[in-house]
Amino acid sequence: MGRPRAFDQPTAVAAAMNQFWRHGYQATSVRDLTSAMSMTGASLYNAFGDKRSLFRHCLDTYLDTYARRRIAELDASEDPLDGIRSFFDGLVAASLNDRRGCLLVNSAMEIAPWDLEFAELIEASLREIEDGFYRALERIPTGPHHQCSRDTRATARLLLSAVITLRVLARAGGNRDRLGSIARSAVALAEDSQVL
Amino acid sequence: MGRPRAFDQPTAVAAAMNQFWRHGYQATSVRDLTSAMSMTGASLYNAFGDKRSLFRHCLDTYLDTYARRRIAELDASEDPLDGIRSFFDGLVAASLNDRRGCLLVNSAMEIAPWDLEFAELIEASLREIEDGFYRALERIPTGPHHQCSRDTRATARLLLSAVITLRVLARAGGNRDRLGSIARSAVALAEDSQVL
DNA sequence: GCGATTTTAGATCGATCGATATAAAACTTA
DNA sequence: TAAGTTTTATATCGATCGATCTAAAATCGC
Repeated sequence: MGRPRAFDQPTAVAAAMNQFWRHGYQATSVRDLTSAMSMTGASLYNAFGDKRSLFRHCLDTYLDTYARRRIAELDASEDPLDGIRSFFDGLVAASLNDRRGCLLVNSAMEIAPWDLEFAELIEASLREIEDGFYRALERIPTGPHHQCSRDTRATARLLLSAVITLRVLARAGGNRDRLGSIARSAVALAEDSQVL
Repeated sequence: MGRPRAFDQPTAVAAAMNQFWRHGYQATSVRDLTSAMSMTGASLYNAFGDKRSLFRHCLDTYLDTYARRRIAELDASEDPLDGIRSFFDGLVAASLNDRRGCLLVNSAMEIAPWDLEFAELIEASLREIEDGFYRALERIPTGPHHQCSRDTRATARLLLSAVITLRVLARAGGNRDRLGSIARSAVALAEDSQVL
């Protein structure tokens, strides 16, 4: 009942997400959002609450659409090492093609320091990625000459570290050489972790 | 000639730097700056130009005071591996003690995407850090069982990657366990790089 | 068609933004 | 002391910020 909405909610959230993704939270004004979402300020506040609540919607959408999807693909990979290779290949390609970096990492830098609720969400999400790497590393079969491998949790954290760095350098304008070098080193680390 | 300034320039720049460091460029207002620097807006604009020029002063000061100082200490270390260990020990301690992260990395995320001049300065500064690691790695003596070591440039980039990640996680609230784990893995990487 | 309900559009709120105009204050040189 | 120069303090500029108000428009159950 009542007047029907003139906008599609997922489309509007995606438009807002793209603004936050490119310009960050604080540098995205409500007027920028209404313009990108093709709706008036009154409609925005009616449908999503305030700017912060809308950002929460956007971050949730981002995590489901991008971050968790990549982890799911890693979990679904037949060969875990191939999965890790594909993960980083895809990340380098995305980082070179889209200089906005990663909304999660961007938010970790901009928002986490002054918003406890987002800080906890971001921390948990980073942990999800680390755990995804951990599961993949555990699935790597142990080789015949296996000896004194690096600690799996530490390796997972180094892979997360490479992900974060790739996303930072994507935003900072790093070139293919530098991004590819980091990705290759990360993959090599995973390859060496179990089979020595 | 003329009325003498009522403020000490280095002290004022340091105060401004601390504001930018904590809150970022856009979230630091000129009024925040005048308050922190204990001077009026007119004095600020007279002495430093606009907000962007003041930030340039602050970033230059930061690079000289913090980033390049750590690289110089690394270059001056007797044992390069000890130097790398000290580098990361100091970085973890600083990151746990001061959650503002690194002004250079913060700026790489916030400013580089929309300010070409700062982007170039940031890129060059990151390269300085990478090159510092490269020089240290090259100084590590080759062991008796040396064979097929990892590429030195790639290792230097992985160490830079660890630095960036530590600074991101410092801002995002990462705990001692996670930061220490990444630092230890980075040091282990350097140790394994030449002597296998 | 009619009230009830919801969303729309447009105007605008007080607060704050970066930046500046004005003029008094504090120095140097002559 | 007088002229010249620079910095200071204060007030304020137009623009924009996030958020809200009012009222018209568009749907529902009845």
